[in-house]
Amino acid sequence: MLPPAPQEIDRRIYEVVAQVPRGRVATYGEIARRAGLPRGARRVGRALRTLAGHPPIPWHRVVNAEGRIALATGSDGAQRQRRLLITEGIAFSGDRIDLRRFGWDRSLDELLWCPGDR
DNA sequence: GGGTTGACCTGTG
DNA sequence: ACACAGGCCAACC
Repeated sequence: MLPPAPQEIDRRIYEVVAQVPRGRVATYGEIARRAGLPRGARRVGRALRTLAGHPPIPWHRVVNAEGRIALATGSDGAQRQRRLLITEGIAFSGDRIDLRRFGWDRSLDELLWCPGDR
């Protein structure tokens, strides 16, 4: 197989981002994995930056692996993102989102930790 | 052509 | 909690 053209890669990234459900967030790495780019987290960031928030793509549902907004603290973009997420019912503890509660793919902690469940 | 820079991640100490 | 290293790779000096 020929490697997909950069354009095609971006398209797949947008497709995956569009699938993140309302009220949930996904990490850059997660988006990359689902788009077929195992270590392409950085690529996802570029794709979203290029997007500049315009198309009907829920870019705000993508945060970094710590559950923090990746944009510079206090920047317009960061504030806009935070507001959008809160509007969707996502809660911040300080500047972080608890990915065990709001993460799209919560399998890891869920499977390994299993608090009082069963 | 090379060096640096990111809306990043994972592992190690 | 912090620092550092290695990986990643298109875009930009």
